[in-house]
Amino acid sequence: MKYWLMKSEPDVFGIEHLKKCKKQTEPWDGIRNYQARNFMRDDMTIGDQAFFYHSNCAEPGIVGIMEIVSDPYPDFTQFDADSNYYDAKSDPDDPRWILVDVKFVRELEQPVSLKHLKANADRFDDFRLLAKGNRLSIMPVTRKQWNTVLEMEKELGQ
DNA sequence: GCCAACGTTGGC
DNA sequence: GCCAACGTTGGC
Repeated sequence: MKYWLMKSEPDVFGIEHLKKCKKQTEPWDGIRNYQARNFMRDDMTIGDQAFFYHSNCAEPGIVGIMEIVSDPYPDFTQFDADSNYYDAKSDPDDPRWILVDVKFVRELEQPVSLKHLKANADRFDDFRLLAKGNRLSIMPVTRKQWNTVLEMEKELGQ
């Protein structure tokens, strides 16, 4: 099993949205970055776990856990002219944008903020989230990094 | 294939 | 709202 981190703006789609929606499962739509797409298309497997990260908000950080529950398939929003994610250049016979479905697993009892992650950066080796200028919205997380974040969750609850 | 211009991301 | 860091686009 592999581990991931996936960013979303809580004003647009936050962890509580995923928690409330039908079957607590949603397509992770709107990704328009090739590197992020490639991770979903080529590297994700059903059963992989992912951190839900809130970006572009008052307290950016890791707030929950999701599971990858589908194989990759085309992002329908790319063909929806009314969607913010519409892509006129995408060919229906060869869709440019691919996504997976994610399912809510749980919220962290104590969110692990970006501030906290940065303050403890020495406990991670090469965490991409903490790399300077990192803007990637989907990235791999090592098992060790995953466990360290969960340790921090526990510590914060003490 | 280079690179300037432009658009986006995301922390602050 | 600002702006640094990136990614993409398109002229040449």
